[in-house]
Amino acid sequence: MSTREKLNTPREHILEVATHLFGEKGYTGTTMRDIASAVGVLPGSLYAHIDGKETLLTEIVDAGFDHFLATAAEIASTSAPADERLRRAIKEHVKAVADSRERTMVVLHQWRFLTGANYDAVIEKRRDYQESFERIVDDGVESGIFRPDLDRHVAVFAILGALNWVPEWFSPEGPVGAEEVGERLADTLLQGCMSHGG
Amino acid sequence: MSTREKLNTPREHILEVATHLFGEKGYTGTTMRDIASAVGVLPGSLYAHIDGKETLLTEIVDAGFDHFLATAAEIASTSAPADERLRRAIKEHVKAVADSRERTMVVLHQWRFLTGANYDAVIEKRRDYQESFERIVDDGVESGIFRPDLDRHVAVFAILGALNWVPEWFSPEGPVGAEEVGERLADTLLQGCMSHGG
DNA sequence: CCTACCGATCGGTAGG
DNA sequence: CCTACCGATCGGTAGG
Repeated sequence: MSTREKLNTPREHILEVATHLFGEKGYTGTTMRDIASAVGVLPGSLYAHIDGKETLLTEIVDAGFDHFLATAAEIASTSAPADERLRRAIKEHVKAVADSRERTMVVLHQWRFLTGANYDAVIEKRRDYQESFERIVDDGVESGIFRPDLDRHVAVFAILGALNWVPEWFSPEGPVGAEEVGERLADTLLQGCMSHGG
Repeated sequence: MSTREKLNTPREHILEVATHLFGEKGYTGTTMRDIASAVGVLPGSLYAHIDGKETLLTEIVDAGFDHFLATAAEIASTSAPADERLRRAIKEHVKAVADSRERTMVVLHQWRFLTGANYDAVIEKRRDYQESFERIVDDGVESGIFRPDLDRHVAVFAILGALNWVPEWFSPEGPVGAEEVGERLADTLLQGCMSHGG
C-alpha cells in the first residue's frame, strides 16, 4: 500500500491496471471509477493522463495485436520448412499468452467494443495474423509436407482456436510450463496437418 | 413491425431477444432498456415476466450448457470406437453452434458474470463437458487407436479450443455448410490424435 | 403492460 | 492530482 510500485509513468500504470480489469470484468463491465480506485487516485484525476475510456482499450488492443502480429509475420517469412515454422509460431503464441493472460483476453474478446477507425484497424490486424498462419499452411501443402487434402482454412481456424483457448485453462503456476505446453500443443496440432504420422 | 411474431410466450420472446443482445454486446454491455426496446415494451414492463437481469443470463447459459452437455455425454457413453465417437461429438458441437451462434457466444463467454450459486453451477457443467471429451480421448489411447504419447489434457483443450472458436468464423450463409465444416474439422483434429496417419 | 418514479452510478469536465 | 459537479443513464419498483 505505502510502497510505491511506480517503475513506469503514471500513464503506463493506468494502462496496466486497465488491462487487468478489462481482462477480468470486460470493457463494458469496468468503470473508470474501478480503474481509478485500483490506481489509487480519484476518478477525475485519470483524465490528466488519458483521453477517455476507449483510448485505453484501443491502446491495449493495438499493442497486443502488434505483438502477436510481428512474431507471426517474422516466423512465416522464414525459409524453414512449414512444419518447423508452424511449431515455432505455436510455441511463441503460447509464450505470449503465458506472459500476460489478461492482455490476451482483452486482445481476443474486447476489441469488439472499439468503434470507427479503431475498430477497422483491429479487423485488419486480425486478418493479417490469420494470413501469416495461412501462408505457413499453404507452403506446407505445396511442399508436400502437409496432407494434400487438408482444408487450409479449416486447419488454420482449428489451430487459432486451440491457441486462443489457451488463456482459458493455462496457468503459469501450473505443473507444466509454457514451453512444454507449447511443445505438446504443437505435437497434436502438427500431426493433424502432416502427410505421414509419427 | 405490425406483424405479430409471437409464436411463443412473452417470456420466451424476452429470452430470445436477450440471447441475441447478450451475444452481440455482452451481458454488461446490454441494458434492460435495450432488451425492452427490442421486445417492444417499456423497460418496467419486462419485470412482469422476469425477475431481473441475472435471471435472464442464468437461464440462457444453463439451457445452453445443458444442450451441449447432454449431447456430449450421450456420445461419450456409446460403445463405438473412440475415433468414431470423437468425430460425432465434433460434428454435433458444430451443428449446435450453427443453430445459434449468439447463444453459443453467451454460453462460452458471458457465464463469468453470473454470481453465487448460478456461477458455481456453470463451473460444474463446464467441467462435465470437458470430462466427456476426456473420456473419449482416454478410451482412444487405452484401446491403442490414439497415440500412446498423446497428452490427454492438452489434446482435449486443443479440440475444445478449435470447437469454441467456430462461432468466431462460421457463418450458416457461407459456402460450406455446418455438416461439411464439422467433417473437415473432425478430419484435422482426429488425425492429430490417431496412432497412424491416413 | 403503462405511468411515473427511485436512488445509485455512469463517463467526463471546470477550475484550481 | 483534488474538489465539486454535470447531464445521462442504470436496474428496478409502486400502483394501477
